[in-house]
Amino acid sequence: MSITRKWAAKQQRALEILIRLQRLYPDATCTLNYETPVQLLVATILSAQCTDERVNKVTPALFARFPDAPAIASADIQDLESLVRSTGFYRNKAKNIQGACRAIVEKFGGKVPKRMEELLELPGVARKTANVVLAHAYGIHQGVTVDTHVKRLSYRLGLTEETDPIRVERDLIRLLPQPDWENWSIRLIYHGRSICMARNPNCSSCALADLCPSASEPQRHS
DNA sequence: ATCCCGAGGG
DNA sequence: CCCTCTGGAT
Repeated sequence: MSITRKWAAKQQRALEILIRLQRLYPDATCTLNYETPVQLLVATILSAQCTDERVNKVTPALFARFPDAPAIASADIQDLESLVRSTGFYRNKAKNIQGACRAIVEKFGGKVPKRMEELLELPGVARKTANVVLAHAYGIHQGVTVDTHVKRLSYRLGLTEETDPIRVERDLIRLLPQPDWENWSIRLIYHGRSICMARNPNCSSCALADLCPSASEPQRHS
């Protein structure tokens, strides 16, 4: 079989997986709680190596005291640290959300920028965070959100051989139709949390098993 | 002991 | 490429 035929087959399988995920999780949305683009940006920065559930426990108090970019920009850094402490990496995260908000106030007129290259200038923001904010705050599908779940499941599903999230994203961009990029990520994250977990893929209860090359070889983890 | 919607620095 | 940052849950 030619390279292009193999690729077309992989693309077709990706589409079938997507259709099935949409049937499995028809109402999947972003599980971070927020009211504004700035709040989504802050919540997403806080979500690094932390569950969304944990983030949602600290953001109500955080946003009650510091609801917008100017407030976070001028906050006492130690107040920010204690408010975000339980999400882990709290010194970095406090510094980054304040640095990002200061840049938003000083360079971007108080608004979260809509361009990828501008978002990437913000401290604590790389492609994963930028993709989440663009997709959910603005409906802009600039790239595919590749977090730990999307990376692990895309690999297990045989849709990428890469482990670097940037390269995984490049593969997914070529495999999936642009309007579905965030649908893909959101639903893989749901599936990764509930079924295809890091330490146990639970293949026997997985609705994607017949489309998954790893289901028949239980050793294929990571 | 390992993982969670990562990012930055060396 | 590696390492570090950090707390909470399992």
